[in-house]
Amino acid sequence: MHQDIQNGFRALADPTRRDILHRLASGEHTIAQLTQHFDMTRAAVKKHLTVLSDGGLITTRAVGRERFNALDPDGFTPMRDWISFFDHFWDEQLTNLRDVIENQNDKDQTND
Amino acid sequence: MHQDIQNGFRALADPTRRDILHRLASGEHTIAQLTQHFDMTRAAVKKHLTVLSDGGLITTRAVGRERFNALDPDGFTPMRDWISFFDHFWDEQLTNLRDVIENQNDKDQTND
DNA sequence: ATAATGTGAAACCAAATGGTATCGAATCGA
DNA sequence: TCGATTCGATACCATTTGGTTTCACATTAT
Repeated sequence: MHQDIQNGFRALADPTRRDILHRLASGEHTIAQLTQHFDMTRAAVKKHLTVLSDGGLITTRAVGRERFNALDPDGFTPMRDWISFFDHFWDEQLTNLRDVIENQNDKDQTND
Repeated sequence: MHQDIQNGFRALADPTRRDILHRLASGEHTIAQLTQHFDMTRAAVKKHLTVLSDGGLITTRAVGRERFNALDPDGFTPMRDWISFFDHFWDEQLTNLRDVIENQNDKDQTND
């Protein structure tokens, strides 16, 4: 399962895989169903599903010869949290930038 | 600049680049300063910085012969929003799952 | 002026990636 | 039973990616 955040970010780095996730948001899909919407072979879609599974973003439920792929609710959390870490730096960054500008103004004023 | 969300997700898909972003969270760094912390050449770090810039996650400020790289506050927003889109599906997914279970229970109860 | 420093860019290389084609196994329907 | 369907796995291919090496250019220091 979701051993590392690396597999998660890697899974999100491909547009086809992000498209697959959007389609799975409307419910479970088999590989054949997903393949209908893409201009590639079933084997290629299967590879993407493997990457998504390694990233912990989807789960697979087997019924007979079919495999129903569905979103994994918890899979997105690590990436979302990682990105959110940087939210706390925006204000600080802006404060630093303001300080730089103010110091620059001080220098300008004391230049003669 | 941040033309596409693809460049952003691609930039986040590499552990070295995520490490660089964490280091830039503590303030501006030149390429040489960043390179000290990695076991790779300055040219390799520069390539990563280019990818991060293409993803809209950093900006570069030139002072003399030095280039100060800093986080771009707005760069993370598209990816965070993209991931957040799926947050709205967790409840729905769970509701669907609950419905499936309840329907199953109904079937069980009406089975005789 | 000249050497040292900080960077950019290009050529090159090994490995990873995204794709196809193909084979085989399991399951369903007639 | 037997053909059709759904899928998994492998071998193979072209391109991308992450890295180095090398050279050139601009800026700073002596």
